[in-house]
Amino acid sequence: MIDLKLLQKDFDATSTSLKRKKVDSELIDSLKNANETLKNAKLIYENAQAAQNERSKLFGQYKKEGKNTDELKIEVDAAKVQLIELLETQRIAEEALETIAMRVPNFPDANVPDGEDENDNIEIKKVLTPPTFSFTPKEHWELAEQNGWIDFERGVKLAKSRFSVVSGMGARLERALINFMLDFNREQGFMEVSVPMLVNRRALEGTGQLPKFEDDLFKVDGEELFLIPTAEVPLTNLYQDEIINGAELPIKMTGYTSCFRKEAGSGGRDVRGMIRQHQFHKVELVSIARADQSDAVFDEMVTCASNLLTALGLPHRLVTLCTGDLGFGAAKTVDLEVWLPGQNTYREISSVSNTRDFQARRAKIRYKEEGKNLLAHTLNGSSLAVGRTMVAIMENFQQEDGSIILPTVLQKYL
RNA sequence: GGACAGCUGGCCGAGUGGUCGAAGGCGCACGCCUGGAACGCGUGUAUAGGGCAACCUAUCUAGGGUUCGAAUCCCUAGCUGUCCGCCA
Repeated sequence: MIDLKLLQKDFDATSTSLKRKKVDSELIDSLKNANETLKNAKLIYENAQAAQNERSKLFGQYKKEGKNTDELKIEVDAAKVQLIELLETQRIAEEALETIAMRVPNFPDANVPDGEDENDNIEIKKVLTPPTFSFTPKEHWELAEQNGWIDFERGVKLAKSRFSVVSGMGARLERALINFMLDFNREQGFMEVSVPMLVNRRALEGTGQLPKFEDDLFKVDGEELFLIPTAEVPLTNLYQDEIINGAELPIKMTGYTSCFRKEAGSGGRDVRGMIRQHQFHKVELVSIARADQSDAVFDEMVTCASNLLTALGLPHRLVTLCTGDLGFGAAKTVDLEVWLPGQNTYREISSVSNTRDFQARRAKIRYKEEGKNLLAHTLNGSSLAVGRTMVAIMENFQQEDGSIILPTVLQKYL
């Protein structure tokens, strides 16, 4: 959630910033109005309540002194009727504000480039040179089937489309990658954490998936539980409602989970292969940091993910997302895109975001510094999407006969 | 899944209808004492919102109810514990 005080204090600057993220001005106006309406309602109610508290104290005093309370009772009863109305007015104002505020995205950082969509993202740098082939490189689904690694049909049989089965060397590679990534991240100072893959509504509101994106989530029937779309949700919410000692920050975590996404609205994109599945594996990085640390931690996370790709020998590039491509909660995002020879293009394999205090305000993640409680900064990044890493390995290291040479760093995990 | 018990500040714990945001202790901070420390003594020590401030409002797991007034009484939910059932 954005800082509503900021909106109140400097409306022009905040609304300009939100407009960069394609928020329409009507929504911003209604947010401001809802906030003011609530403030007024509160003020009126609190004054009335103070008067009522005063009368109630008098009541106790009269009783003690043996005075007659009949007249006071009439007064107090009348005031109570009014109080109930005022409270109801306040409650409605609260709900109205909440409904709007929870659907307003985060401010982009000032230095994030303006833009409409992914075409306006800005490349930071390329790492490693894409390989050249003496033959026409195949796409991963062809290689996967030829090697017996992935069975797309049987996945559909068991669940539905966009599910697959990985077996044999494919399954071992998947497991090796997960272990390799976790070890790699641990060596970079990220503590391994194993978390629930089902979470409640509160957690998803904390990180910003709810209330706006419920259609993207799988929900457990008859329970207020959802399958996580990313480990970012449980990892970040570990510190929900907590006040952390400032000296303990930054907290840097890594965790492996399956992720589940409905991919509603993705239309017919990437229907073939394992680029876009309803269930996929991912190793995630999440950090909780002090405000003054978050930029440095962000860079560490980007470097960590990039070094992982480099260690695997995978050519990739780093891209700064423009305002139009930025996610709901992100103030700033760097995507890592891996080279896919079969598709002859770079495709997203990791996304590292700094949400500043946006998630912390929703999830009430705070830290104590010099006696004051301050909102923490939360950051998340994939490191990496396992399925897409397998795709990249297949396509980059394929031989003319369709066999695949696996990265040497994975040897000890296979 | 069933039965019972509990949930109070950073922690422990008192409090069964009125001046209780909450005794006492521990912890922590500062001061005195000391060559320095321990001990001892003193003072302070929740959060959020509003206001320049005095101060006001809210919060004793959450939501609802009774009452002029609720930490305290009633209902519901969540969580924790114990026993039973089931189970990797």
